[in-house]
Formats: sequence, C-alpha cells, structure tokens
Amino acid sequence: MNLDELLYSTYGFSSFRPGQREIIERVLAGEDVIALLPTGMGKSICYQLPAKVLPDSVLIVSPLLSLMQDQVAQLKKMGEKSVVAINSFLKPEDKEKIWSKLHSYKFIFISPEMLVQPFVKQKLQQIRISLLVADEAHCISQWGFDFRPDYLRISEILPSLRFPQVLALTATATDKVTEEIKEYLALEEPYVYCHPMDRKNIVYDTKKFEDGREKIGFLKDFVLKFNGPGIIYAGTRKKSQELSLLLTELGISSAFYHGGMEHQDRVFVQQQFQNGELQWICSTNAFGMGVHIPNIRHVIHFQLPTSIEGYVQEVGRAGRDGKPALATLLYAQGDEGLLESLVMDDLPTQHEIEEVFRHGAGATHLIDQGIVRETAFRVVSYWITKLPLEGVVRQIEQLRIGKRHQAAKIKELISRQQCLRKYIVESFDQQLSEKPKNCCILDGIDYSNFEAFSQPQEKRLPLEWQDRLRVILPI
DNA sequence: CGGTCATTCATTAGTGAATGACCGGTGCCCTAAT
Repeated sequence: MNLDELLYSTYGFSSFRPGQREIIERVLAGEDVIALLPTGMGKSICYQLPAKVLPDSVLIVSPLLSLMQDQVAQLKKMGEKSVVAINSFLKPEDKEKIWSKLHSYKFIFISPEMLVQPFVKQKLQQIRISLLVADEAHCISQWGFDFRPDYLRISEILPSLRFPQVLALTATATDKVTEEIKEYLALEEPYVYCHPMDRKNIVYDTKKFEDGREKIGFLKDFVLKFNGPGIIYAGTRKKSQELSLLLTELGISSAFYHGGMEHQDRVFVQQQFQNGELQWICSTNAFGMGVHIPNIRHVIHFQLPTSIEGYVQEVGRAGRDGKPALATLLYAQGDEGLLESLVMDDLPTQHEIEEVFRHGAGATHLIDQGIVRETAFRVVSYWITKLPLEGVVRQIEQLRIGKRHQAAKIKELISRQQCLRKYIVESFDQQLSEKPKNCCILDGIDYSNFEAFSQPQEKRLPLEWQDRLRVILPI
C-alpha cells in the first residue's frame, strides 16, 4: 500500500504534514492510537485515509452536531456518498432507511449521548466497525466529568462492537488528560503520538487593570489601533453582547455569539465572520470548535478563561496561517470571582447527591421539580452505578480539588513573573525547545509586528438592517 | 466578585434607599405542552 499515492489521489496533496503518516501507519497496523496534533495539522485525514483501506465502517464520536454536519458535508464534497450522521436532526422518515442500511455507510458520525442509547447500541452491534474515532478527545476529560457524563461511557459499547481499534484525536492534552482518554476508552497500550504544542507565531500578552472601566478603555483603544479578524472572549453571555455593542458604537463591525442564541443565528454569525464580513466576534467559550479561519490575528480574553486547556484551545484559533498573532489576556481586580464560581458551581452539592441516591438514577422528576440540576443529576447517576454514597461524595470532592487546581493555574497566568510561553508549555508536560524573538509580555513584545497587519479602516461597510436589529435587540 | 432583581421599610403616598438572594459557561437528548 502506497500511502503517498493514496493521499495524492484522494486529496491532491503531494506530501503528508508532520505526524500524519506516522499516525496512519499505526492505525493501519491495527494499533490503538492517541494522537495529539496541533490545530490545523489535518486531523481528519488521519481517519479518512485509513477508511479507504479498512474493510468495514468507521464510527466517529463527535462532540458537536455542527461539527458532524461539517464533516459530512466535507466528505460528500469529496465524492464520498456513504456518510451519515446519527443525531437528533434525523427526520423520523429517514431513520428507518438509515437503520436498515447502516452496514453500507463507510463513515458513521454520532454523539456520545446517542452512542450509549440501548437501541442504537443494538443497531450498531449488527454491523462491522473497523475503527472507532474519538474526535476532539479532550472533551472526555474536559466535559465528561461534570457536564456530559455520557462521554465517560464510550467504552461501554466496545464489547458489542467486538472491540474495534480506537483512534483518539485532539489538539491539546496534558499528561493527565491523555491518561483519562486512555482510561475512559479502555485502551491498554495505545501508541501515543505527541506533537509539540507550542505555536511560535502566537505571542502571549497580559494586561492588568484596577477596575472594569479601565479594562473597557484599553479594549476601545485596542480595537481602534489593531484590525481583526479577532475573537474577544467574554466570561458571560451578557458581557459578550455588551462588548459587541461597544465595538459597533465605535463603527467597528462585530457580532456576538453564545450558547443562548438560536441555532440559525449562531450559524449566520459564524458564516459572516468566516466570510470576513465581521472584524471581531465577541463570544463566550461556545465559539471556536470546528472553526477554521486561517487569518485570525487576535484573541483577546476580556475575562479569565476557565482552564489552561481551554485557554490554549481558544488562543490556538489565532494565526493558523503561520503569521504573527497576538493573544491578549485582560484582568481587572476581582475577575477571579467569576472564574471560581463558574468552575465550581456546577458540581453536585451534598444535598443533590443524597437526593439522587434516595430516589435512584431513574428519578428524572428531581430535575423537573428543580430539586437537582440536570448536569448534577447526570453526573451522580453515572457514579451511582459504580460507587456507594460515600464513594460518590469522595469522587465529587476529588473533582472539586481538581477544579480548584484548574482555577489556580489560570490565576498564575496573570501573577506569573516568568516567561508565559514556558509556563504554558510546561503546563502541558512538555519542554520549551526555543523561544521565539517575540515571545511574551515578560520577555518584551514588539507590537509593531501587529500594526503592520493593521490597515486603516477606510472601507467600513454600512450595516445591513438585520445587523442593526441584531445589535439593538438582545436575544 | 459584581450585576440584577425583589423585598422591605420609612411613613400620610408614591418613591427612594437599603438589604438580601441569586446567578453567571460549554451541549447532547426528543419531553411535554401549545
């Protein structure tokens, strides 16, 4: 099998990017693989190419419905017809057809929640799966424990699929996250491919302020001085709207984006940004996964991110074209309060744990009656099958300690007196090989690098009425 | 932590100040009620 020929005939590329060949060869050799590959290094080829060779279907567990739709569209565009996404978007009339010809699909995309449904499990059991792919596998660790516990249950279906080999793909994982991926996918001796995560063209900057007003002032000056495209990450939905309004008042094109918006509005905003019609997007951490925009020059954190992993993911959306990009973290006194409550508040309380224990894992009325919150309920329901009450309490306590550690890591970003790049790279259990000339705030930043990209804003398109409305009306 | 909203109070009537409670982010799922 000549991989180069296959690559050329399928994609028209004449050579692999770093890591791809190695990962694909291991997959084709039948090994389980965990691949840590920085964003924009062509992760999807790592399962699409083996799929051409492997005899049976490839099952891809994907975290977002929109991501699935993108991948399906991309594959179809390449002429691959046997692709399907199994999720709640399926029309009832299509379902029957899809289940009956499931074996004929080469690529089957699915959410973890769907995957663990008994009915789905039973259907998948009847076909042959060559490879199970966990896309954005860091979600297992990042979301599984307190947000989407079904992420922890992927391995439950492996026996009924007769243990297909597994490929886990992600851009950002610490040793701890890699361990958790390994554990929750029940991988015994996976081959781990780890590409250096440092992105030399991203410069790390932090700015401290006495209060929120000073911070706003800085942001105003910033967006007047530097052009986008850029992402401004806010800590709350409301703040993302406020910031977008602020920019609009300055005559700078922008839109907000968060999980509380209608699906179609989110798609619309993302498309506008992708088409270069918006300079800035002001959003919560909902924005970014699966977004491929090469020329993002700035990522600004108006409020503290909730984890180092999240921070690196968000910052990593800048400078995919390899040109200089600036990551600016803004901090005003007191900002850590929001961070801490966001990180800690979702954990099940002692009371919630006891309630679920008293009524059992099927007692969804606890959610309807507002006694136990949805995610808290699901987290406890997950552990209830594995541990006694004290064990679950201890488990949640462990989570709390982990979360506290996570918050402390973030706070150190702003108080740190040494090289930020070094700090970030070492947080991912890697060593910094060399520092770029333009490195971080503590080593001095040459801002002229970024002004060079900034052209005077002559062509300012007037806003369409829809956008004006969008700015005026809070959603 | 900071903002927002509801309650309370002081009192001669509607309002303003003060206090306290609550909330804040990420997304699957096809439920139950329109």
